[in-house]
Amino acid sequence: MKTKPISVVIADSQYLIRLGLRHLFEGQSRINVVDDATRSDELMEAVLEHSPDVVIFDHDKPSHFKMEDISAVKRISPHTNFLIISSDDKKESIFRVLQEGSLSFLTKECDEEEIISAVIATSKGEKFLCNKVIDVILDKHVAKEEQTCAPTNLTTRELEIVKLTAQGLSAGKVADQLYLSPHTVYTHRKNIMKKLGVNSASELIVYAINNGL
Amino acid sequence: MKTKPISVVIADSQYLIRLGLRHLFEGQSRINVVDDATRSDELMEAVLEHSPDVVIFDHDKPSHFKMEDISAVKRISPHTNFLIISSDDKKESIFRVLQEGSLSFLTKECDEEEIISAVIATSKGEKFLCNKVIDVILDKHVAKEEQTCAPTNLTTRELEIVKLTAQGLSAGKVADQLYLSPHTVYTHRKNIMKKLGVNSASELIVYAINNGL
DNA sequence: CACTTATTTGGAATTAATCTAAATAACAAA
DNA sequence: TTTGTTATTTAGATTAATTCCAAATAAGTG
Repeated sequence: MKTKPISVVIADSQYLIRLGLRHLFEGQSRINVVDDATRSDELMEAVLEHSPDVVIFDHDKPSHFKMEDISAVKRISPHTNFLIISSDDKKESIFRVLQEGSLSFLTKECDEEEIISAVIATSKGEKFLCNKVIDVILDKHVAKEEQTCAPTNLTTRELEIVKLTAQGLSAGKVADQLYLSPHTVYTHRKNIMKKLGVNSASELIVYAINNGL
Repeated sequence: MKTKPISVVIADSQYLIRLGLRHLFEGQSRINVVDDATRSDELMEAVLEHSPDVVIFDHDKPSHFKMEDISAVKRISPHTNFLIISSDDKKESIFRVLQEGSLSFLTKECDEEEIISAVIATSKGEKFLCNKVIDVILDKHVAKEEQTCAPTNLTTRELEIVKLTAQGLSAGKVADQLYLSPHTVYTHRKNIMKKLGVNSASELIVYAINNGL
């Protein structure tokens, strides 16, 4: 009971990378490289002809490939999934290609084992991100959390009020919720806004949400 | 040239989970379960005795384990890495345990292959997050695009007003910005709130931010 | 105790927002 | 063209929300 091998198109401007990947997959009966491409138009042709399970893609050279190629390919071959193997590990790039519709992202430092696992996962429609990429993604979030802690000169009561306010409750509603006079809430809010350097309740909401409160 | 097996302590309040994991690792010569624990104090004892490479941990039952256990263990045995296998896949929980110092996170839906890969990666000090967890982490960024499209019954003018409002501007400021009467802004806002089903300008801001406008 | 900080509140004045009602423009359908 | 729909704009009267000013209370610290 042998399953069909995973068909792969390699889209990378660098010859040595293509060679290396082909060599790597030769030892893998589950993975079958059906074509490769050095530019966007070649990629489109290859996808139209083979409708591969996975495209291994590097957007690093804008003269050869663009990030938009990902969504373009997905339009003409929706079942095709993308595995990015790129040395471009900038945060923006990672989010960008994931938004364009690629599932997986490895950097060029990743080893054979990781690449093969990634191709298999990607062909099944699963995400696969290597450690370095996960670090970059988490960085953003974990760093954000800490920022949350930093500007908390706020007292416990003030924090309560920020949280409720950031849920869209009016001062009156917040007062009801906490069994306080609306005036109390106004005073707290005034102090909070002073501490956080914002000028209106609306800005306070924006601030609170953007800082994860 | 055989490498030393990876020593694992299982910390989970549920007997069946512990049994299942032990059974799973029995077929793996590279992984050796040295002890298990049902509560924090048992975990500390086990770690002191064995100083394991990996602790498989579920913080789901606060009466048995707490998230702080992770950093506590790391203090007495710094080389020990944590793999969380928990059904608690809330975003906050995931970030929390990662901040506490655990490297990896699987949900209880993950299969054998994924668990074993995760144990091996974790023992080497690498991160391993399963698809579901990555989805949760990415959700904020990637889901943005799709949610943005859905609730746009809004006219272009209405969208302009939502955007400015969601930046914390008052109706008057928005009116100035767009060279309109404040009344116009109020009317638009009323219509927008009706369309989106929210009851106040504050809720509108919350809604707008959470839907990426 | 004196001092600071957090918390609470009210009355008066001000500002923002809602309700009601309607005019104008654009645009497609009859 | 006329009719109807939708988007856009606005004002007056009314109501609700907020700010300003001033201060009382409670808790904790030196």
